[in-house]
Amino acid sequence: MNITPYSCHDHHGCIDAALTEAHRLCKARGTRLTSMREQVLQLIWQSYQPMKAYDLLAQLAQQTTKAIQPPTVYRALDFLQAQGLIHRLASINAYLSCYSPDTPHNSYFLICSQCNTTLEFSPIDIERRLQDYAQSQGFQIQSTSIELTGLCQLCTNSSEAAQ
Amino acid sequence: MNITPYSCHDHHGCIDAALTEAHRLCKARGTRLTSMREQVLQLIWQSYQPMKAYDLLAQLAQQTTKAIQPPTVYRALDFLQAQGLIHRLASINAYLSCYSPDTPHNSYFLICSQCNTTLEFSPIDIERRLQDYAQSQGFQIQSTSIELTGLCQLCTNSSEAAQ
DNA sequence: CAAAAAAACGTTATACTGTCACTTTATAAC
DNA sequence: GTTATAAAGTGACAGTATAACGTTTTTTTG
Repeated sequence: MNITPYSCHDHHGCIDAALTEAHRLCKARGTRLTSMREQVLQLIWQSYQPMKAYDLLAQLAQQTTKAIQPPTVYRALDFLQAQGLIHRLASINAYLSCYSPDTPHNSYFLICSQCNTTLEFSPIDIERRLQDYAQSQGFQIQSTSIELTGLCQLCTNSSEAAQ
Repeated sequence: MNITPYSCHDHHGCIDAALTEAHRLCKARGTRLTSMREQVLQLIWQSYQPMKAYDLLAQLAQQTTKAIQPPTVYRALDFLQAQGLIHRLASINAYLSCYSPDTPHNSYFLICSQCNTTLEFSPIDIERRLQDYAQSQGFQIQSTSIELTGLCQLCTNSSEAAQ
């Protein structure tokens, strides 16, 4: 997919398409994208950036006028992760929507330390090398967390312009 | 360095050497490896595995018979990280001693989900590819967090043997 | 050496992140 | 409809980390 956070596109349509796809996937898998889970997924897609669990909590509380407790959010996040609909960014304790939930994949992330915009990518060649190295050590990879923090192009340019 | 958590060696000597080297490095840099910082570094080396901040807190309290507060530990950890003497594992909120603090490097980790034993490695070729990709996106990397979770060789064997 | 400045540490409180155990409600299967 | 199962509600709490401020220690400078 060539749509990235840096490219202009119809984000409303993008969210709708993502939610439709999520429903389709869950139905095909026999899992349930309930109202609560869909709300959380929608909020994450809308933000267009990694979201924190307690920010989701606050936004959910606004939407429903009743108190939402942490376990509600974490359960939804667990489900969405299990379905591959979102990723968790361990280095910043945040959650990000996935651009290709239909195909299981390990993800790499470029996380801007200034604007938080995060780009997901999946370099096959690096993947294989990591796998090879792990194997050479007799190590069986179960999950990966590969997060590069730094300055994105836009923030680099604006900080140069400010000088 | 070829000493890994999986190879047999004189760990006491290993700790002593690491502490001596840490003192040397800090002296050369004009930074201060104070008693508190050294205690924390020693505890991390001794454990030989990633340690949690609050476990360090508890062990320090035992050593000194007076109450230690969280900021004390986190300050020491911040210093040790800044000096490259330890790494933080974001995916498990733990801290691990570094095997080559004299040379700045990005680290990759194989973290065993069963025994927690963690192996640090630094694959130059993968490093360059990640750098190349980031550059192609106009992204300036500031720090990396690359953590692969799975089963180490020993745990794989013992779980097979159990069947 | 004495005074000033900086660094480190102590202390209290609190914010942020995540989980457990139990109850209630909703859904699915028979 | 009844039963079994899954999901969500609820309250309490465990685990992780920082803010703010004061004190002590070390270093610097005159």
